Amino acid sequence: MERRPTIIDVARAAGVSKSTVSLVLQNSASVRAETRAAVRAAMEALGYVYNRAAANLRSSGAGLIGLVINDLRNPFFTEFAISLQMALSERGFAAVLANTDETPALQAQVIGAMIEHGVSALIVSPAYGGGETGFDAIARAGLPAMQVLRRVDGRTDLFPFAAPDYPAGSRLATEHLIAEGARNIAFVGGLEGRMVTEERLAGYRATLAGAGLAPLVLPGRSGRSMGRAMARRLAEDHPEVDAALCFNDQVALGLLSGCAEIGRPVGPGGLRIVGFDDIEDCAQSWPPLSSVRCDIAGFGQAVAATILAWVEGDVTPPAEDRPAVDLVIRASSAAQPSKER
Amino acid sequence: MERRPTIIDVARAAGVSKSTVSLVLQNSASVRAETRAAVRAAMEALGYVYNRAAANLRSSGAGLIGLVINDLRNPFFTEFAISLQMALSERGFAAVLANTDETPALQAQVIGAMIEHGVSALIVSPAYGGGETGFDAIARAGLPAMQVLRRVDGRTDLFPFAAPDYPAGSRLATEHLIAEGARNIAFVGGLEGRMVTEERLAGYRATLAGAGLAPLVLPGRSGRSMGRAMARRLAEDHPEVDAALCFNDQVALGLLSGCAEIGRPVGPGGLRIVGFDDIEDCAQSWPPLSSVRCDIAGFGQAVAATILAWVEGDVTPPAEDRPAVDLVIRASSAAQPSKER
DNA sequence: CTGAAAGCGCTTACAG
DNA sequence: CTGAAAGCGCTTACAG
Repeated sequence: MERRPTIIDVARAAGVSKSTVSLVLQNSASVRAETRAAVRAAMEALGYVYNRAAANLRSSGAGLIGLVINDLRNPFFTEFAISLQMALSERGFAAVLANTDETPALQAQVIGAMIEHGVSALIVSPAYGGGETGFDAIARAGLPAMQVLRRVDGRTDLFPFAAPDYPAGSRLATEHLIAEGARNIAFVGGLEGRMVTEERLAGYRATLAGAGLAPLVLPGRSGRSMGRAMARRLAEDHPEVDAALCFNDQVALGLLSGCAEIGRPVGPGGLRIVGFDDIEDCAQSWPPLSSVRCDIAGFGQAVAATILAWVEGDVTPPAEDRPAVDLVIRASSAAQPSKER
Repeated sequence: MERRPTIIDVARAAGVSKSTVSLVLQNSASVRAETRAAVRAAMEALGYVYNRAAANLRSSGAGLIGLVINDLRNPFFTEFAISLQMALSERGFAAVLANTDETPALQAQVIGAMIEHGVSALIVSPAYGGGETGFDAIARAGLPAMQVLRRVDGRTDLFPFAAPDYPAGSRLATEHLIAEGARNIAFVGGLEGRMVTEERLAGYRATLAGAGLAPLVLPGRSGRSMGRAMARRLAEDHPEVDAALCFNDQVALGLLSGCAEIGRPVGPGGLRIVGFDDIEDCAQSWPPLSSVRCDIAGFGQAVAATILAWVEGDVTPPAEDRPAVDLVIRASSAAQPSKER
């Protein structure tokens, strides 16, 4: 692990000045092809490695983007982060990624660390909750930053918000269940008071109201185990319920599991179930799970494009962006599945 | 987005020299408490942000660790990456993370980018396949790097290898199935010739041979859809098979799904199924899935400790480290589950 | 087309 | 306990 060669070493080996080496590094047109070749050969021979940090010190713009995610163990967020990271990588940016485990204090800490590391911008899928969240630190540093998937900071002028159109999604799902003949449709999962829950509930409530049906909301921590437990509770306490719109796919997949456990049939003739997000597992469960497709991979790519346009082209994103969603109908809610695209 | 204040601005505001500010930044004991307070106050007032890149230019050691993972959409790898990242974060290091989608060329590219970004070390869960993999570039840069979960580069002196003890895992699982009375045990999934498949197969084959039983290996791309399809194939082509040891949990969960689809019972009296890795979903499926527990979260934390000891303490890891695994028995393979810890 | 010089924001001996 | 100076590896005008 000796000292890495620098442009000075390269310059010496190639017999030019270090400025010339720098220009070659930047593919400047004002270096003779011959000289360029000599410099490149010297770099190869010495095993030269470009030091981006040093370069950025002078020119600014490290090519690092910070990704701060509330729960990376949830496949929905994982898929978002991965597609975003890969899109950034394609454009020559690297992603510094951190999981905050739904903890605002941890979020504030990792945001601070990322700012020190010189990220050019931040994408935050924030943890709920108050106190120090890190957004103030971002504002002080004057960095471009977006909040995605959830809005927790009201300053959308500073921190533009982007997320799939959740209310439209639950509207589509509820309409579908009504059309299939369900009359007692429960909403399962989601913690009340949180933005995403409220939005997903809104479309459900509005649609039921329009159809003259009564809502039944059964909130809770939205994981598989909760969904699984809910199968029994639903059967025992609310036997009249003939359909469940779940807060997310994890709850829905758990509910599916729980129905298998208690021997309750799922789908037409049994309990109709619809999830939300359309993560990959939905297509592989039995029965396959209907879900509101958020195209999270496409969303991640779009966010990458947006943040890069902001960083590189100074194009400020709109304060709020809510891309459309659609409904994928599978056997868990209907006899006639929609065609998969 | 004006120019951020530097230590010079802070020094001016606090009426000291910039060296003093630097010393305060490093919590040096040789600065009077009074002066320290004045400097801190000035930093606060100016909204000073420490520029780690600049500092590292001089002192070297950016506090960045690169994480290069073959398939981050697979929960097993996700969990590994997340627990590693969080452990690093706790120790003041940030993780640059990239998914390589099982593509060696992409892997080589992201490794190159990370080296330029000045990572202090790399953790690589490598993609299989030849050509340029990026390991040569790491060697040229003289960076500490470990290969984890899979070994693809033979130079374990340069790139120490760490992974759960796969052969022991399949041995445990196979012994368990035999003890439960299974006599026709299939191994499902895994692509032949790959290191992990071969190791997981080895324990299976050895144990069967010891018991005088014949192996049946049904390899394939190890996702849920493959497992699901395999349920039908198993029932039609190999009706005598009474147990399946799966390459990983994804295959096993798919197989579970497929058995539900074709109406074949799973567990004692039906097809006994054991997965591998023990991802979180195992406990939530129906029936719950037995699996070889690799404690991937603990493994990620251990790898974090190892790489930091290498980077900070110059402790080179052993060429090969194979932490022990155990078997979690659930209803998919036995009437009497093991106690969950 | 190429070179000499200053500077990016910090740290590190070295004086005092 | 604090300051002046040099240097980390690069880029950026500015000369030539």
